[in-house]
Amino acid sequence: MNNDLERIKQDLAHNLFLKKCDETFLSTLAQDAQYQRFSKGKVLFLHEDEAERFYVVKKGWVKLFRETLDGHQAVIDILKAPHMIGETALFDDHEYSYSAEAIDDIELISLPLSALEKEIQSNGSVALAMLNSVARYKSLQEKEIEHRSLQNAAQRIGCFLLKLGHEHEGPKLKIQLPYDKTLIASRLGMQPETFSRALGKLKKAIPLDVHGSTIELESLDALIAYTCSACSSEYPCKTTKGCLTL
Amino acid sequence: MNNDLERIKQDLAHNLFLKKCDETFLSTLAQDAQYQRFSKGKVLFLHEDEAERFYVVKKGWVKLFRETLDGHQAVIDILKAPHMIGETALFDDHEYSYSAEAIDDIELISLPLSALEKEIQSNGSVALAMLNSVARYKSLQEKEIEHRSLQNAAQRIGCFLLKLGHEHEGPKLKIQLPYDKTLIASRLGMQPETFSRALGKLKKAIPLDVHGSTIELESLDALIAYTCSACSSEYPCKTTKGCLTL
DNA sequence: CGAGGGTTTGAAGTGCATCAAATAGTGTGG
DNA sequence: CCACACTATTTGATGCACTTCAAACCCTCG
Repeated sequence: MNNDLERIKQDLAHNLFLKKCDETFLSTLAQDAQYQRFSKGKVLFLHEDEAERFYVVKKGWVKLFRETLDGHQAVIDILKAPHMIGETALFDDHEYSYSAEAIDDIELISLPLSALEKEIQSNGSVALAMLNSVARYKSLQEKEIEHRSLQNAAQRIGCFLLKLGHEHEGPKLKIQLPYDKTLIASRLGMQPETFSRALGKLKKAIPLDVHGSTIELESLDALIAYTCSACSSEYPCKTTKGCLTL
Repeated sequence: MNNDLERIKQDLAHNLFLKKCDETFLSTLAQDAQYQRFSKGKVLFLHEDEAERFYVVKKGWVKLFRETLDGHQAVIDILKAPHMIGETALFDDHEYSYSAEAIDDIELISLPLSALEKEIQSNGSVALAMLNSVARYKSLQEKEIEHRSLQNAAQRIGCFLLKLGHEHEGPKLKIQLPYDKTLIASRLGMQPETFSRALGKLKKAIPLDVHGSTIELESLDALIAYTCSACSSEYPCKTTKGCLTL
């Protein structure tokens, strides 16, 4: 039992926000925590559901999205470990602001929102840490709005590849797509067909080899020139460095 | 002098976040505050400028935007009193995450970020209030991403009108556009020509009279049906009720 | 081997952007 | 009060980007 609590606390500490929180709070959280596994396709919760718990992704990928009355879907983000999900429902009348779905077989840690709420009200440093987390996410979203308005399909793909390729050093670098091309397409706000064709267009514009879900390219420079000209930041930008989400 | 401080504090208290902050903090802020007037077109600061101050709008409208290397512009938001501008630079390495421009003759209150930073670090309730403000803004931005992905031009205009019309009660309601049609177009992520044509399309779809910047319509119902079918929330939604920004 | 999902390709249509030009509206000085 | 200059808005014509629908292809896995 004690071991379990320790294990949960260790897992929680992978999250950038929770890492900054103090021991006692993590212990409180861990007491009412539970591991959950879901298989591919499972809907975790729906937009505007009443929110009592939030989640930390431990394994796999989760899609955040909204669905319109006439049946279309907008993907807000696709997250993996160690991201949090649903924590901002606290400020949204305790309703989730998006739906969430497992796109993999996933493992989550489920945590009570009430404990988080109590803590940010009484513990200034936790509130500050969460403020940091939410504010950083906000500026990523501003960039998202910019990109969806000003980048064309091929450039959005290029930007996505840059985020994936940022850590590699050598000249020839190999990028592994993290999930389905169809899903990447929806993450980038385009149709699968458009993704396929835009990747073809990218291939013609810059030297690039595509084999299934692996992409190899000589150097980033050409890709950067092609992609980042339609962006407000120069290349080694916060999105590529910080790489919070994909 | 004392009168001045009182006046500033009163002005600051119009802002939803600052209203929740305590007297002593407002006094500290007010000591280093200054009123500033700018005329139409004045650029207040640029994206990635080093940020030392944030602003509260007292009068007029301010456009927040980002500009790409190849010269295109994405409008993030257009704000009026009593909104804050630039406060989240605190969490973005003290750089503004957007450029800001007066689209009117405006009046601002300029405030030191350092005082805000100090306060949120030492005063939990201020951190909490700011967390609230940022988190709410975040879910509005999620909706913004959704709308730009899934609504067509006429529906985006309809949604904009619904935000303007939400407070009126009677059946026949008159809506006054708050600023240039060209600017509304950029706010909604479309060209001025597209705005004009999409408004024409809207006029054909639902009963609607346009006279310059005044729009009259019989009832909201038809507009709601037309617009909100491509949205994830049903009509009296948070955007229309809360009406944080236009 | 066959089924089923993911991916690509083709053909056709739609929505929006762009370029160009006409029109309406506003403020100015005479 | 009018003519002019200037800006905002509309309209027309055309092109491009992306979507949609349909079908083929490919790959994996039972």
